[in-house]
Amino acid sequence: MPTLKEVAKYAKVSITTVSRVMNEADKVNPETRERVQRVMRELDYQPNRVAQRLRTSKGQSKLLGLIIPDIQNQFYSSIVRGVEDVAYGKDYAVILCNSDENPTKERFYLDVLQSESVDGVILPPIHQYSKVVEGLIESGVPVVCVDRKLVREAVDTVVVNNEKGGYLAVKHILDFGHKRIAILTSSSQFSSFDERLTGYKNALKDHNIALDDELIKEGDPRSTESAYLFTKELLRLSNPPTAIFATNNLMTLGVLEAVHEEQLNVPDDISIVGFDDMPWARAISPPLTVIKQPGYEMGRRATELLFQRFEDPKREPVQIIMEPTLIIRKSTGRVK
Amino acid sequence: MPTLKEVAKYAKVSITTVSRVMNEADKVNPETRERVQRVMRELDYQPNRVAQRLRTSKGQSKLLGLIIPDIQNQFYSSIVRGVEDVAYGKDYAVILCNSDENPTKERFYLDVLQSESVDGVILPPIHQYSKVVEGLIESGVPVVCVDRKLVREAVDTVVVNNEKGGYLAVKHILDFGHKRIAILTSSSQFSSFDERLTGYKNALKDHNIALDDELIKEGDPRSTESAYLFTKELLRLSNPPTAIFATNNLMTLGVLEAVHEEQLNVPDDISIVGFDDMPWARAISPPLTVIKQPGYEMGRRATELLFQRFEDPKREPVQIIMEPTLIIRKSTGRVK
DNA sequence: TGAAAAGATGAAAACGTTTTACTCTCATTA
DNA sequence: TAATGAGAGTAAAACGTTTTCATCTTTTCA
Repeated sequence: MPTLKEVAKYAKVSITTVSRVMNEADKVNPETRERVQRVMRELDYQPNRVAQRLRTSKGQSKLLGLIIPDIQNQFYSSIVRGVEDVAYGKDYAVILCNSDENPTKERFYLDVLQSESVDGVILPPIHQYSKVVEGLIESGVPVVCVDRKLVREAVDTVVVNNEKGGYLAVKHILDFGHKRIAILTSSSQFSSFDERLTGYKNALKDHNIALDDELIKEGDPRSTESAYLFTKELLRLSNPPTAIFATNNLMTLGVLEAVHEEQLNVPDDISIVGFDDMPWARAISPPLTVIKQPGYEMGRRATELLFQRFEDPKREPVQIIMEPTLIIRKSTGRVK
Repeated sequence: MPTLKEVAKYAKVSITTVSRVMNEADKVNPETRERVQRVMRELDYQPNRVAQRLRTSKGQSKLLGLIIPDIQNQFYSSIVRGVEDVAYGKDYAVILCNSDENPTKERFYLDVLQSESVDGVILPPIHQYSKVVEGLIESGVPVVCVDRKLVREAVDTVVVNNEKGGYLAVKHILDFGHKRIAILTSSSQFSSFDERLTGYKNALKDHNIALDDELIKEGDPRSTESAYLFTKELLRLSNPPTAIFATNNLMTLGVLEAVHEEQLNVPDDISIVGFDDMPWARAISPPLTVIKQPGYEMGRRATELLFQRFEDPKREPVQIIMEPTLIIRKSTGRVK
């Protein structure tokens, strides 16, 4: 690959001048500029980003770091796509990392990203208190949290109103007259699932329905497996639920599989509400009623927040709370 | 962040010695080594990868480039995950790029990757003849093609036997006695779709069924939309198909949606075979019969090929052809 | 007309590593 | 005893940029 030096040689100027032509900073004589640009074109010169990065310590790497739990979860694919699209618009590339909710991996990738001197990092933090993430922020790397919050409030954050999402889902079912509504949620420390559960509880309370611990199942949101098993369990109850609320898309799949295996009719025998509006939700039969989170949009907004921070590092951190929407299709109905 | 220089200062040695301690190349006096390592730990020293990269031109960046059409296509998510997992195992990070099948974007990202001096690149090439990709290879960057081939044979490649996949799918339907089988495939230049279509044609020929152009629809494999429209069209035919073969997962979704909208019963009114075994395929009702491609495994193998090439740049390029498998579920059945 | 300002350019330092070439000390060998 | 070699370390160059500082022209205007 040609270097600045070669361009300079052919254009018969110093490398400083070539550099100036690129960065438009100071003025360069139009003729010289023209000549240099021609040579650059002829040699198909591409600046070496590594060298650029080494020299300009902050904010010029044109690289973003993105750490997500698992790209195979379509909700995160949407976020990734949103991030990538706005990054591309600004000539940025993205380093993608899958943490598997494993703090060791998160740590590893955070170190890599820092040592790659990325301009900024976007991530749903694994823990609400995260030493590593805090450390990153302290050391001056712009960070945006997406999907999940940090306890510390001084970080740009994009989340959806999960509580409302949970509430909307459950209220919708309640309106059909259901009394026994099960929820499949995560056992872990993630703010998002906690809040969805809170929404569930609030909706029940508002309808004067007592909580039944039997109907609250906390499983692993990373696979369909545990939801499948819990659903089977729920259906075997002496007084089984007439509706199930699954709090993410993988869990929804588990519920669906179990319900079909039991030959239950949806929604006549059981109503189902999912979380996340995946492409398959409208294609299946019956089409699935879901709470939609705007994943793609969240990725976009998070990245925009990051770019805004590059421009104005002193800006007050903001929290963007996006609205979930209830998309009513055919998987919910009157209790029989 | 602490630098080599600081470590050297505290350990009272030259930076050369510190560098040696890190890279174990030459021997360092055990006592000195111990002292240096202690200081490194105390300062929480992380080598600056950018500087490392700049200095050691080839094969030390610990970065891989991965360009895929669209991360929102779950087949590609699987590949990405496979790549990431083996990369992580070798302390590599991955720069992920979405090309949208757009040569301009592909070009942009390829430039970025090269100028980031990644150690290698994995991609399904957009065109079978690709100047840009060829150029990259010529310039010495290890490249592995995955999912799609380049015409040039001297590249490591991991693909599935698409022709066989197509054949398997159609033969399965034929065995149920179907005569009118539609195929939804891509209009474009991708080797994979071409081959699936060839498989379709061969299966029909082997069963002495004439091709009917009416039943071959070439649409956009990047969205569900065109498949949906084509399916509607097919169903309105005076002599409509009794089975549909959709050649990727997005198209399958389009078919499903249209079929349900028309209130058709699967498989009694119409049989459906999809391509790609997505998590939702087994969860829906009826569970979907599909041709499974081992996406995750393909990602893994491709990455392993890349690492092998790092070790032995002279190695003969290999083509790995993976076997597709027919997974029979309930969306296919006897023609009524 | 001459001093100052502006315009155009270049030399060299710096970023944080790795690597080459060198120095110094001490033990071994002929 | 002198020559050789091994062991342990260092100084400095190099990677390809950006940036600081300096230099040389040319223009401006009192």
